[in-house]
Amino acid sequence: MDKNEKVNELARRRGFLWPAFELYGGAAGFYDYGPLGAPLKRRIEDIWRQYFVIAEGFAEIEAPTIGVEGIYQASGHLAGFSDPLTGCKECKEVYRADHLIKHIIEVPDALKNEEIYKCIQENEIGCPECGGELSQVYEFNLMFKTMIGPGNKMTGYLRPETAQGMFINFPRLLRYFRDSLPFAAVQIGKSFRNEISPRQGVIRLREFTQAEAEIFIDPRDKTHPRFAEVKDIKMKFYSRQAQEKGEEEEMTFGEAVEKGLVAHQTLAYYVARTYQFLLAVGVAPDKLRFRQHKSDEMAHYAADCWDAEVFLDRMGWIEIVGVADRTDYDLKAHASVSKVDLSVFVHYDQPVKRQKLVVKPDFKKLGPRFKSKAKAVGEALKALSAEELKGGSGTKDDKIKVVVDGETIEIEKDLFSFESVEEEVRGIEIVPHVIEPSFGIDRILYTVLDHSYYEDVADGEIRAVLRFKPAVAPIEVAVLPLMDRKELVGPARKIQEQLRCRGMRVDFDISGSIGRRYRRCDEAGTPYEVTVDYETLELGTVTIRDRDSMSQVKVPEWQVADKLQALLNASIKFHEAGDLVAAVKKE
RNA sequence: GCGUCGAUAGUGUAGCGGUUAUCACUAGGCGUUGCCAACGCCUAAACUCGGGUUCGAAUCCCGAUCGACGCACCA
Repeated sequence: MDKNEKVNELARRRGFLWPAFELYGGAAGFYDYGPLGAPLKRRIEDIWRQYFVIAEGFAEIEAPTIGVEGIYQASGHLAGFSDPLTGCKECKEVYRADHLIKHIIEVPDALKNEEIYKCIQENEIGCPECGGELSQVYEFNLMFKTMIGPGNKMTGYLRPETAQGMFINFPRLLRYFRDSLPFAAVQIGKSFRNEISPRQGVIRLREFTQAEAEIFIDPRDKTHPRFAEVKDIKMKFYSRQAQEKGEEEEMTFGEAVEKGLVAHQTLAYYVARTYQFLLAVGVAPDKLRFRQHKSDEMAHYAADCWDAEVFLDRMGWIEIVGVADRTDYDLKAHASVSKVDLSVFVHYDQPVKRQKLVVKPDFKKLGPRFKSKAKAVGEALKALSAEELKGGSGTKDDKIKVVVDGETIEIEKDLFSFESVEEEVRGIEIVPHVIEPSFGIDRILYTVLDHSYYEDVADGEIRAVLRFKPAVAPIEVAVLPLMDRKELVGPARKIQEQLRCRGMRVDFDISGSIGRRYRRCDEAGTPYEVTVDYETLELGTVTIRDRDSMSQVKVPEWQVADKLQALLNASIKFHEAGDLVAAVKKE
């Protein structure tokens, strides 16, 4: 059994991850989070909130998981999130239809399915495998489609990403943030993609959890005011150039920006925060790197994109986070489809004085001459530039040409006047750029399981342990009476109650020998175990066991809650918690 | 979607046309037990689903579902 299998088996057995709908035969690409998995996930999300909501002052919102058609028209998911497929009638192999005609048509993406099929037929393209005849080209869209209300009147789609929820709330968010940049909104929630072939457990799901932040910034200044906080952090950068060499480069974020590896400070800042977050939830630093998208794999609108990748045995490097500069693509797309202006008015520090040409059409003359068109002619004149107005040889007969409703009209210069006036410009309309850190929570959770899993040998037996950070552990403390006896169980229950009052996640276990219970705790990743023994009754002390070292300390019962709290938030080290107990050997 | 292989208690398994479906671990109960999967007794628990062949199917055949791997797809 390799590590991946062991981790999956443990996750299933102990209640982290269960294949969904098992009772009815299951469905690929769906998982249940069990009694340990759900809190683990929740705690990872809470740490994410700590980093990307609280620390940054971002706003968390919650949008519907079903979206109306317009959203995905604008986002490009309707057209771009589907692939034209064709299959061989002989050997049943399936191909991307547009890929087969790449060498004939420059931009096969632009063709409709029928056109692609026509092209395949005309060029007598057969199955690349066996030469067999290819089927009709059909569309496979990765979005789940549904209908809103009865009678097919309105089409809805399950969202393929949470990001759009932030984009389409841009005007409201802008107001909320008092009309000024930068600001950001985040969302943690389910997204849905009807994957052709979900694989690798929780790595590619049809329903999955994303945590995304859309950070709206002024495109003219991509420095970050808090960059100094992260600039000395060292990390493994796997840049475009480094990928050619096949070797990551370790450097500080400061250096990475200076060398132009990362496009700008703001992107680098959020890559750094992403890095810190991943370490905080328990991703192993030596199995983590940030890989830059190559120019050809980046979305055409993105300026720069860095993926956090983790190493998982058997699967290799897996993407778990993407941090991209999406520029103004999304806002412009939504502005154009929805016909709502999605720009921000940015005030200058100082109003700028500027010469401006003011055109004054002489409506007394234009009116009788152009009748109902007069207004349009006037507007057309106002829209002209100084050069155009001054155009011609300057003689009195010179005429200016304007186009009104597709009709070219010549206008004598005495029908209008213009003058240059000084005006104060107080700011400009800007479509913000968007920095998007996008996290795959399920993948991160799986990574935490994988990177936390380790085995050692205790008393000749293999001991499987999940070395969760206390901050993510689904159970923080287990209270264990040394034996199942009334005089021990009673005080132990009291300690459990006391710890729960402190808000700790406490488990209580009296089943089986103490050793067996320790093993169960190890597999659940519970960092500390409190044992109640006869010394508790005689001397008022309890034992705290450390999951990772298996060593134990004695502490007075009245201190145990404080000590555990301090251990859990890492303000003291284990050996500082109490008197170390010499290892007791079994006979 | 395609191909190869697989699917038996919670987990790992035995089974090869007729068994009360094997064993271990696990889990629950009782007893015992002074700190790392101890011991004894008891208990619970499975042939993925649907068809077919056969007197008889966990076993052979077909299909579906799920899983692993490869291809393709996806980020």
